[in-house]
Amino acid sequence: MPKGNCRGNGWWHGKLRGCGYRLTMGREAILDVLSKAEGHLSAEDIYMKVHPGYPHIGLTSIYRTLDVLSGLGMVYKLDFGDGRARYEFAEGPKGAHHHHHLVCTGCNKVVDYTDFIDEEVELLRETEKGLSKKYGFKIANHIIQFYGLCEACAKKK
Amino acid sequence: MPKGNCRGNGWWHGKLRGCGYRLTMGREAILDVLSKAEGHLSAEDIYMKVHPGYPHIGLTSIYRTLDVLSGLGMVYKLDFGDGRARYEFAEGPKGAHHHHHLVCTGCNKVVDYTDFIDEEVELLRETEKGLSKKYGFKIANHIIQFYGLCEACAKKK
DNA sequence: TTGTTAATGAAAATCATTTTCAATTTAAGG
DNA sequence: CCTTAAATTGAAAATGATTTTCATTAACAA
Ligand SMILES: [Mn+2]
Ligand SMILES: [Mn+2]
Ligand SMILES: [Zn+2]
Ligand SMILES: [Zn+2]
Repeated sequence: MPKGNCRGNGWWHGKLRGCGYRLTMGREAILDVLSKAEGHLSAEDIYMKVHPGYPHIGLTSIYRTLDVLSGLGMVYKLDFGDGRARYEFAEGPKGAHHHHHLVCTGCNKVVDYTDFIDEEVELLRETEKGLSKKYGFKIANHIIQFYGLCEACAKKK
Repeated sequence: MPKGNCRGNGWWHGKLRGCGYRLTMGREAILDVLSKAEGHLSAEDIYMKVHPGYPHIGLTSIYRTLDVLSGLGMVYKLDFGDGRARYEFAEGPKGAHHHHHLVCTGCNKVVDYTDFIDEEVELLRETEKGLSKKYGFKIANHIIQFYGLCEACAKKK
């Protein structure tokens, strides 16, 4: 173990530095939480997960870091209609398991689904190409979300 | 012309009343603006369009009405990432021209597109059916948005 | 016309996110 | 390791969209 608990073994070290950003303790802590967390975290969720280990990192920095990371495409910023932004890690070079979302407008439950993704993605790729040409956009990204009621909420009438 | 300038010739009269809502001047004014407006209006945009004709209608009521209308599926509430919700009329029984969105993350320009819509919609319908069965959701709605840079913003580097 | 109750406006409250600014930290170079 | 310039940060204050409160008004069933 060279140089003790040296930071910077994560693959994102290079990504950040490569884009001219400094690698700080706060950014690492946030990336660490995001990369491990399952669901869709709000800025405050992340703050609360980071806080125990790094009590001096403020919510402001969480927001700032999330901006940087989503600017770099390392995290996705999502809106499920509950008044706060949600973030999810854009999986690294290893396991690329692209997915879309199914949102319950009753209880705000969100399901990640990967079924049908292949067909969807193929169509999207073509659509993207067509739109790029027709409207002159350089497309970087897309969102597909289905809205409805989960079983429980549908029952409640 | 029976009964003078009687309100309530719009097709939405029935829709609102049928769902137990009262038909008020404010609601009509808002529906009127939404049905005629092109783009994607924020609550305040709508307020400003309604104001000249109905100066007593407050922003609060705009928000309240928009909630009702989107609850009924008569308008869509959209998020293009600029910090305020945007609303667009969900076209009535007549011209159903479903569309999706292309959003510039540089200048927030939004393009409605209908190209490819048919293929997309068909795939979505199947996906919807599959998801409904697998996850027990009663799906009411979907969103597809592409994000990228418009020509102008891409040039600005 | 009348009574019930939903709907409304104005003002205050909320609350997620942003801005400000002085202090700290990073990382490049000696 | 030491120095230095610039990026980054935390704390507190500001912002701004949306919501809540509450007394008043308007819609509409009877
Ligand atoms: Mn997800
Ligand atoms: Mn549109
Ligand atoms: Zn639900
Ligand atoms: Zn643009």
